[in-house]
Amino acid sequence: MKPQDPTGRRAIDKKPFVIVIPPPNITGILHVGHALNNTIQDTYIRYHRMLGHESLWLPGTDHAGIATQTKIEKVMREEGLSRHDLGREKFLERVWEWKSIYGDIIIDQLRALGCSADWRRLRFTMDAKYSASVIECFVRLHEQGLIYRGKRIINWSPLAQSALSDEEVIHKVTEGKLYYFKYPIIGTKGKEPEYLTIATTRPETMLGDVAVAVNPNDPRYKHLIGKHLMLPLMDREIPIIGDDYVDQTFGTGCVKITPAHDPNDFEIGLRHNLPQINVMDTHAVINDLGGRFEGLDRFDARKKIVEELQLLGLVDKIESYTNSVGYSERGGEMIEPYLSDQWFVNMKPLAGPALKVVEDGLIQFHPERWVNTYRHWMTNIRDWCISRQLWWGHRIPAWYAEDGRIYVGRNEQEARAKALADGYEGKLLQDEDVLDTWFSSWLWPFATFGWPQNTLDLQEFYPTSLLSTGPDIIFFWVARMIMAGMEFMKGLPMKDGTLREKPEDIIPFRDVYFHNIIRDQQGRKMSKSLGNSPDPFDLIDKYGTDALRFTLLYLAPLGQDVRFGEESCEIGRNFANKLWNATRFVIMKRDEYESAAPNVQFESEDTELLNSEAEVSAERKQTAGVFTLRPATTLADKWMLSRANRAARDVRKAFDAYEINEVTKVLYDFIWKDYCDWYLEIVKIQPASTPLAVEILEGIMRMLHPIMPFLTEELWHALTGEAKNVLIGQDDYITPDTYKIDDAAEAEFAFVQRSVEAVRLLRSTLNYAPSKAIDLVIQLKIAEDLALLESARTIIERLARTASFSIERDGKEYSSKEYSSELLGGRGQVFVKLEARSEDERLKERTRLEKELERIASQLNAVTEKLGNESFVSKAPPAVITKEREKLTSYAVQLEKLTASLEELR
RNA sequence: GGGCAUUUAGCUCAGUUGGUCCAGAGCGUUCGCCUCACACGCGAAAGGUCGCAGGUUCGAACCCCGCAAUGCCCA
Repeated sequence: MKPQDPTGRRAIDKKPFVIVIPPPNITGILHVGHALNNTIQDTYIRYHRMLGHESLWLPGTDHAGIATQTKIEKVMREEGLSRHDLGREKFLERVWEWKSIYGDIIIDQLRALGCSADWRRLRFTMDAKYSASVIECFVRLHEQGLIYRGKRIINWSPLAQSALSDEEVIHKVTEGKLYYFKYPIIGTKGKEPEYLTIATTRPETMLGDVAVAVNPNDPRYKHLIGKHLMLPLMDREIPIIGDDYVDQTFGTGCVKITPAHDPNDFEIGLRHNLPQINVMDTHAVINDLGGRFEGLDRFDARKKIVEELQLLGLVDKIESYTNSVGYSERGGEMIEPYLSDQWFVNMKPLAGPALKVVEDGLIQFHPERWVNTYRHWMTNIRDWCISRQLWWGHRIPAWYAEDGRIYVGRNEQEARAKALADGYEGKLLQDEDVLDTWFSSWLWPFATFGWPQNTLDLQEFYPTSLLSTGPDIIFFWVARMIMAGMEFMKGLPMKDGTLREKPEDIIPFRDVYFHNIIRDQQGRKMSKSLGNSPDPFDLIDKYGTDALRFTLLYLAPLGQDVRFGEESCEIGRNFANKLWNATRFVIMKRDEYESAAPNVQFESEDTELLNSEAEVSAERKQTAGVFTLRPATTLADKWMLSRANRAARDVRKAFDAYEINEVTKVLYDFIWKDYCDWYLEIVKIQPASTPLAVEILEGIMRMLHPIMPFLTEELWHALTGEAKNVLIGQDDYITPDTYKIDDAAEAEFAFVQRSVEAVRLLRSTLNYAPSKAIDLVIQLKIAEDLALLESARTIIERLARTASFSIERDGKEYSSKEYSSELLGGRGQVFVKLEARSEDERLKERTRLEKELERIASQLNAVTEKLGNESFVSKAPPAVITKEREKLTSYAVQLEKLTASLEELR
């Protein structure tokens, strides 16, 4: 758990492997998505630890301003209290109190999941030290002119009573209505129209209308520019203005202008120097500027206004209309575009370097396609509204003079000093607002290490190695962390004294793993309100921690959403069970083997290993943990060693390519199919293979350990008899010996497997019980195959359960009346002697063979045609043509044999 | 409206640079098994014109164009 290598074998120049945890909310409880994310991280940390890399996984939690404050206000409401009843200080005390009781629940849950983070380093975004980092960041950006205060239309959440950033607003297509209102034109005479008809989706904002705009090129209206309208209900004169922004084809081509309630209108208002009339209060209730509608909620006001206009005959028509409406990401209520004073970060200057390091590949996204999304956002980036009208959070370090001047400082003294320097000696009042939670989270990769101090930790562990997160927070968090890293880490001295100048030393992390989103079986996102997320702890109780971990990784292809149901965990559970039983069996076999041959030992000092290859291998094992201790003698052993090393190679490759789902698939298939289904069966037949089986299993435990730490640790101890204080992680991870990967041995053994399978197929179709011994003949075409199967004779005898078994050169005829047969491709044929053949069985066999014949015939046809095609023969590579020729002969042989067998069955 | 994905067996998904992929796995289904590790198991089988329509190529699930459906992101 310490960021040091327990084996003491660490190479000095190796970069440490570092992950900072994406801080979960203190209001949170663990859901399946967290479980996946943290399993990924834990697996990588354990993997690198086993590789001997210095590894640090730094955990922490996020204060989650809005979520937490909302939660506590809700609890208080049940007691009949509002936060204003308590006052700011008391309220914050209450939050801290709550945090100390519930805030770390999720951390405990992560521990239960087996997460081996460095818990002593736990960080919280509201820690005093962390807070200092946030303030420092604000002050510096302000000094650079990148943070400013301004009056803008922002996204107002009436529920949270706060501004939100653009990212916190979700646009949803909403069924609404488009209202057409007639505004009387003042001073019309004769043939001039008496009204101008405007279209709006939000009638309540008309109370704040200050103009009506038309396109200056619109022949219908351009002559009206400069005239005035009488705003109904408010009896206010407003001008008709011309502005290019107006789309002539939308609605009537006339747009009411409400600068205080619409971002576009706001811009137009500025251009035309129009007043901004804000007709709503912070609860989205009409205020005193809304005349007699004061006190009505926005939706009630809408109804009332439409009714009154109808009475006045000023409603032209009302149409159904769907448009995109913004909702609060957290509260779910409709967002109100609202004019207010807020703090903003000018993001454009920060975006440039952050985009470059990703495009240059210094930071790699997995899967890579997220770069597109990232680029699009970065190139269209808008200013970030960072002030929140909350109490829970980092208070904005800005102080106001009575005359409105603003002084920003790290603390009041600093602000005061600036004020004095500015010639102001009066009262200073600190801004009441706090900063967006993400304004602290974006500093996470370095603030956690003590920035702005250039601590030893910061020098040692920055840049971090891997960030694992969901793509849903790519803008909220990932992009901003990169921007902050590029901005604030530049130029700091590193461990060796050189300054961070090269981008690769400044970036916050090197790889970003965007894991998939866990959905329920209907494909819906897991959510608290739907209640469709299974509690990971129920799953752990039911299936086990390791089973859950394995299942999540097994189901989680990179970048692909995954449908998860509780029963999915059976994959992991069954696999764990399989491993458990295999180990039990191997231990049993080993004990048997040892007592039968008490002189044989299983340690590397084993005398039979004193040959040169084994010595090299044993040495290598000490340094790298390879699958080479025991020299293979039989075909099956060679095959097993080859498969094991292949698996090890593929696992390492997949790990390093961040294809963790591939890791689990390779291990699952290797362990279940190769090792359990075949090799353990062979151990039953060839006890001499027992030592190798033990060794392979030991390697399996190590390979699997990062994913299933508990089970492998336990089984590894049972298997090796190591003392409890010796941890499996103290040995190295498996390093494959690629020279043990033996394609020839694998191909040979595959033919043995194929032969056994052919017999099994016949047994199955003949309904011969497994206990029933059969008379078996295998005919082969070439001498090599003869020798091959001869060498595997015992294995075939046992796996096929034979009474008699002969392997022979083909030629001799076996009548279909007496034998059931199956082809071994073009290499030979398997015959199982019949006891008695019923009419029914005869028919069944005939159907099977006819189907086979049909398949072979069509294949033969295809190949013949291909080889008859001149352009194929002239253009395809020779190797492909040779293959096709081989196929042709093989098919021809098979066809002949099948036809012969069928003759007699007809 | 723009962008990114996805569309392969009843379900959930694999399929690396186009040629043993005329396509695999798990679950489910069917058949047979308590074969001395495992019924959370073993053995076997059935099941797919690889969304639709074109094109490139000797050859396409894989490359190109178009279309459709679904999902996500942005406006």
